[in-house]
Amino acid sequence: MAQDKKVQKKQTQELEKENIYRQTRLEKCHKLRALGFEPYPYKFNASHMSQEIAEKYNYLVNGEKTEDIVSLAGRIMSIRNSGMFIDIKDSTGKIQLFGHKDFLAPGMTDILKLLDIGDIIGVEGKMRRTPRGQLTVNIEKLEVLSKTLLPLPEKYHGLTDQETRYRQRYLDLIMNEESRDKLRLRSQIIHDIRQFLTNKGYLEVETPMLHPIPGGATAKPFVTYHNTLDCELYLRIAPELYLKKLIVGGLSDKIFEINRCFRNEGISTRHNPEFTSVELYAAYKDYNDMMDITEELITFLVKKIHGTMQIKYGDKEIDFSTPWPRKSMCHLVQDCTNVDFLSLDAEAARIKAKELGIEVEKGTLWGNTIEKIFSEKVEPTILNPVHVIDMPLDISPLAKVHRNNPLLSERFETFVLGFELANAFSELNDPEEQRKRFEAQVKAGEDGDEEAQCMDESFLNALDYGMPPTGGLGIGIDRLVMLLTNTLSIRDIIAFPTLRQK
RNA sequence: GGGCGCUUAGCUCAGUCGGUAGAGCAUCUGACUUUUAAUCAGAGGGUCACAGGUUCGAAUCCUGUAGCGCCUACCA
Repeated sequence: MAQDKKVQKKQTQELEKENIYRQTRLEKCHKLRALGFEPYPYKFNASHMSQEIAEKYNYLVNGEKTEDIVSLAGRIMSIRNSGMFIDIKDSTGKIQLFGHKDFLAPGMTDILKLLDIGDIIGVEGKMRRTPRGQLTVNIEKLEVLSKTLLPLPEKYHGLTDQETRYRQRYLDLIMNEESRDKLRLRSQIIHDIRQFLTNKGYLEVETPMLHPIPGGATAKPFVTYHNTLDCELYLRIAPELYLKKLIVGGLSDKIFEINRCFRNEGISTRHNPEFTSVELYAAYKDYNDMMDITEELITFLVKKIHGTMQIKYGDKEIDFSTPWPRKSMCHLVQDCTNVDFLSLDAEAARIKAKELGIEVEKGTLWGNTIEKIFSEKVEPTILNPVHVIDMPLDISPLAKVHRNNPLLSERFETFVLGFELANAFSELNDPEEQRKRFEAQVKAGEDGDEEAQCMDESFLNALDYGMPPTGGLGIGIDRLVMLLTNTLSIRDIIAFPTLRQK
């Protein structure tokens, strides 16, 4: 209670403090209305965006004037010389306005006096280039389109406080062009993936976000509750099982879904609780085909965004040139450790791992031990893309057994500079075998593995009706965007990253 | 989850050995009027994240809490 009162008191004080800044602007807002100018009108017809003007009038020489009348809208980013020079910014760039009583229509000077940095305005006037070389609109007509009540961050240093940038992303976007560019590139990349797959005959589908049984990946789910159905539901950790049901149904031999997944796990510069993935499935294909399409898709994006196969990430340079090496996980581990884990059982592998300085709990699956050694010893050495193929069967419950080795699966993960970019396999379509794998998972869960997968009878029932041999592939889009935009924190390429409530 | 760090005006940041809380931008008043981080003169603006403690005295030292960041662990 006392706590609540304190919080309330603090909020009241903040409101009063805020009022000092809002008050002046509110007064200006009211003055505008009193003068007959609505500070929040309905629309504005602009003839140009700022970039179009920059291109169209690029030819003007210093001091040259035109009789061309243009109209445009944007947010005031700076005001100089007591309102004579105003910079406005729209989504394409900045342009300078010249506000002088010699050009302004009658009454418009009143509006000019009531403008603040941050206000969104619409203007009309003639194009010219100033003697100092700045492309400028001589304002004749001026309209406030949205009066700002709070001041923008400082014009020179901008907004740098990371917490504010994430919590109030709109301020970040107003002030930091780099943030705009990254989120635009994200949008572009998703668009390009969609276009690439659609052009290849893949059908985009949507499957549930609310799952009665979490499946398709090894991860801890978010739990929620449906009132009418009176049951728990899980936010999906992966769309995999539903997509395979669509393959069973023959909706299309090639399908994909781009959507959100949710995992109730740690948050870091590489993990957000909700993230976007693309999963695609192609009937009559296997994991070799999935490697081909992974390379094709990623290089298509790299080329589209960068125009070259060599890109910078942090202080490293990555070469995406194909073909990418395809190396067996066990061989990579053996190269690094001189141990042939293929010839060891789970317990022997665990002891060997310990000798290598990697602590693995007793009873750990053979595959988990190998994967752990791989991620500690091999993964950090990977720079350019590598398909790490033939992963252990016991940690791949949805993948087909390797056609040449019963300990391995036809599954690969593509790694780039410590990023797991893709995860794919020849999908298991033998219903009896799938049931055994689920049973093994259930047992692992009973033995304490929190992330073990659940028995999914409805999926098994679908397999009973026959799924064609199918290749499946999943790519984490956020990390892909990070790589392609040279971004070190996942929060910078998600508009509203998950933060603790304040 | 563990370790380290940060939190001072709306924004960006100073603040020395513990001794009256500072600057620039922004705001307000005025001057100036082809500037572009405009300039000049003046004014207002602070629960120094929060809660305790030590001290004659704390933004500063100590403890705890919160948020954020970085590293680390798990995961994609």
